[in-house]
Order: sequence, then C-alpha cells, then structure tokens
Amino acid sequence: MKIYNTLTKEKEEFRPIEPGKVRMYVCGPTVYNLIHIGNARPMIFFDTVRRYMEYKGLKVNYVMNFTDVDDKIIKEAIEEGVEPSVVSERYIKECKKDMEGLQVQPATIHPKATEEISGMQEMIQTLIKKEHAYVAEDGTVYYRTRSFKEYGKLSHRNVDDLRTGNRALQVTGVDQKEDPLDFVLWKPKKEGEPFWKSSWCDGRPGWHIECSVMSKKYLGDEIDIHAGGEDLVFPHHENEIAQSEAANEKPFARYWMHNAFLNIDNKKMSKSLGNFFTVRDISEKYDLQVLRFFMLQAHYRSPLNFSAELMEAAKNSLERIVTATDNLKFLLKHTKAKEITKQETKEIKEAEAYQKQFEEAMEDDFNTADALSSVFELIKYINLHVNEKSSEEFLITLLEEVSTLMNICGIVVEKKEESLDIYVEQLIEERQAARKEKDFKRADEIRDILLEKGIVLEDTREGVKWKKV
RNA sequence: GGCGCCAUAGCCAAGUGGUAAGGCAAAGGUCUGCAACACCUCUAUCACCAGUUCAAAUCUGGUUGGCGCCUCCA
Repeated sequence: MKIYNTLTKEKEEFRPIEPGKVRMYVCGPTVYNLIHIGNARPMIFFDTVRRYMEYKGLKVNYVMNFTDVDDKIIKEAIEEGVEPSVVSERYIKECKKDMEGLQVQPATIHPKATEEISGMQEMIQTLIKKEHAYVAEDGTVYYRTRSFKEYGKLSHRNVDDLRTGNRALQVTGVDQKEDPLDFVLWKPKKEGEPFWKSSWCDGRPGWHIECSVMSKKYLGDEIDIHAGGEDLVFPHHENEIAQSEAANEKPFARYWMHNAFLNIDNKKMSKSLGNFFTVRDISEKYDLQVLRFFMLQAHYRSPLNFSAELMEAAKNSLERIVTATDNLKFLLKHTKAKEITKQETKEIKEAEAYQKQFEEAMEDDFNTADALSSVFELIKYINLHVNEKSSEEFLITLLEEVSTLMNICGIVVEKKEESLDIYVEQLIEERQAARKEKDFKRADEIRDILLEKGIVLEDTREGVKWKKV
C-alpha cells in the first residue's frame, strides 16, 4: 500500500508503527454552519481510505475532531443571541446527519475542542517550560516559531521566505510578538466570549494546539497518518508539527495526506461568489451517494470541479452499477439452476481479475478513479455473462463481488427490498394481460400511470421488472 | 513578491519512458409490440515550441493558459 506523503513529496510504502494497526487523525470541521460540499471531500475520501484499510484487515483507530470554539461560532452565537455551545452542538448534530447520508462512518472517536482544554493547557505549559513558547504582557501565549529548527518541513518553505507583513499583528492590534512568524497558542478572552481559566489569563486556545492535543490524547505522541484539506498544510499542520514535536520530542505523524479542493464551475467556492453549496442543499436534489460517487471518480490530489451537469453524469454512471446489481438480484429470484457449472466457475475466476485490478489501484495511493473503472469493467463482464440460466451460486458470487468493491467506496448498491401496494400490483397484472391480448394501447396507458407514480416498468424475458425512481 | 500545482476526446477522468483505461453525452445498429435495460459499432496522437532517447502524454528547458497556498477557508 503506497501513500503520497506531503512531508517527503513522494509515494511511500505504508508501514504502520504498530503492525496491523493504524492511527489516523483527520482534521474535522469548525461547526458554525451546515457543512458544505467542500468539507465533504476529505470526509468522503479519508473514509474510503479507512474502509480500504479495514478491508485489508488493518484495524484503524480513526479520529476526527470537531472544532467547537472559534471566532465564527462566537459570532454566530452572538447574532442568534444564544450560547456558543448551542450553535456548535446544533451543527455537530447536523454534520453527523450529513455524514450518515454520505455513508461516512462515524470515527472511532469524535473529540471536541472544548472538552480537551486541560490537555491543551498542559501542552502549552510544556512548550513554555521548554522555551518554545512565551507569555506576552496581556497573557497571550505565543509559539516561538524560530525555536523549532525544522519549521517549514511540511510545506517546504524556508522560514526566511515567509512573508512577514502580517495581518495577525493588525488583528491583535498590539505588536507584542517577538517575531512576526510566532503564532498564538492561547489568547485572552474578549467581552462576552467563552473562556477558561489559566495561569496566563482567562482565555481560549488557538486553533492549532487543539489538533496537536487531541491527536496526542487519542492516538499517542506518534501517529501514522494525519490528514486534511490541502489548505491546512500551511500554517495549520506546519504549526501542529512544531507544537507536537517540540513538546513530545518525537516525530509527530509519519504520513501526511492532503486532498485537493473542490471548485464550483472552476472557481473556488465562496459565499461572496454565490456558488456556495451545503451538503444539505445537494441532498434535496440527489441521493448523497451520488455526491460521494462523484468525488471518488477523481483523484483526491487533483482539484475537482463541481457543476450540475457533472452531478447528472455521476448520477447516470452510478445508475449503471445499480441497475446491473438489481438485475443480478432479479435473476437470482427467478433462477432454477442450483448447481454451478464448470464454465461459470471459470468465469468467476475471470471476474476476480477485476477485484485484483481494483485493489492494485487502491494500493497505489488510493487511486479511486482507477479503482472505479475496474468496477465498470466488472459490470460489463457481468452484463455479458449472466442470463436467466445462470446458477444461483454464480449470481451470488458476482453480486458479492460488486457489493464488496462498492462497499469499500462507501456506496450501497443493493437497494432495500421494496414492496408495491396491491393496487399497483393489480395494475401490473392487468398490463401483462393486456400485452398478452396485444392491447398495447391499454398496456402503455398503465405504464404511463405508474410512471407518474414514480414506478418504472421494464419488460424482460423473465417477467416484469419494476423500480422506483 | 515567495512557494507550489495543473493542461489528455463534446463533457468528466485514469495513465510518469514502449506506442492512449473507464464513465457520461451524441450517432448508428441488435434485442423488444413500443419503451427501458443490456449488448455491438463509432469519437483523441495527450496546450504549444525545442531538446534527450531506439522509443515520450509520460524526462529536460522554454512559451501560453488556468489554479492553489503565503489571511484560523476542507
């Protein structure tokens, strides 16, 4: 299994610290609003990584945090006239609902920043003691960036090249940093803001320290994989490395994975451009599995463009896989052949090649686009080799293969058993009778009636197939 | 200004040295009473220029175009 590591800029063979086990941390969202489709990309992709690893028998300890203390949450809370926790709790709940729709499995643990304050204070204290941090006059604690010799190793920047103008100074208003590159570990409260007591001042943690601490607490000083969107490389992840490695005196994460952005009509998604979509928006028009499928069709390190047309295309593509699966189940219900034939045994072997191809793609830095193409090849193979004479075992084996592969992608292709009400069943029977009598006018009439009810009929050799749309 | 990424058919998108996966859309065809599904057929020399090599979409240099980070934005 190879992983592209931002740290080394190379694909490396993945070797977990503890054989058979994976410690993985994914930076989660700040919960001040519904998550947008950009947030969904890392959630979907890294969940797929996790699923593949589990499929390969690795035990994954998967941590995704919720940042629930932050300027934007506070701003939202003030606007609504409620406590910040009301806002954050609400959007954590909504986020989990969206994750469910996207088939993103809950993490092993979802820590919240506000519940980890004491750990953060401890780490800050350690950094102060080791002279990697200092307390300013107003109680703000800063990280002494230049004290960490390897600063810049993740984003591959030279400390001296970093632009030093600095907005942070303007925001703070006071120049109390020793160096413009220093960043905040702890900041004093402002009127009306939530705060925690500390020896430096009543205040709250900076953003970067949260992840260092939550990662340490739930996964240990050294972890296998740390992941997130590419915008987090600098400064967020760079700062996490500086904090964790300075405090723990151990290498922090072995592999750093970053997904590229999702753009809308070739532009960065932003509220000001009016091209902002929440996952909830999409769910009103599509099954969220379509969004998931759409994202997995591209390589995670390439920017991905989103548009209505592309969603339609993704929907149709996925439909092809679902239809084939559906067809297998339909045949399974009608087949009388119990015994698998020699020919079928041979064909199953051939079909297994696609599973192997799928794995090879995933082994190569989780090339989901390539992996999905082998699923399509499998689908074609199935469509060509399956018919009403196929044996039960043959059908089941193929069905399982498709399900297994799609399950790694986090997509459920086997529809739930649905039933029709008696009235509809009677209509279908009536139509069959009409067809037998060659009364096609009546037959088509019935088909149209059902279509209006969202039921599509297909005539096959084995009988009528129906599906709800 | 600094650092970095990308450019493959109408659209999306794999492919990092040996002669272009897959999907969507369109067209023609087979099957079907029709439709749908499925199947078959058809669609590219990989932005441009120069170079390295027996051989390049794939390596090197340049040009053009697009994008990202350097702002607690995934």
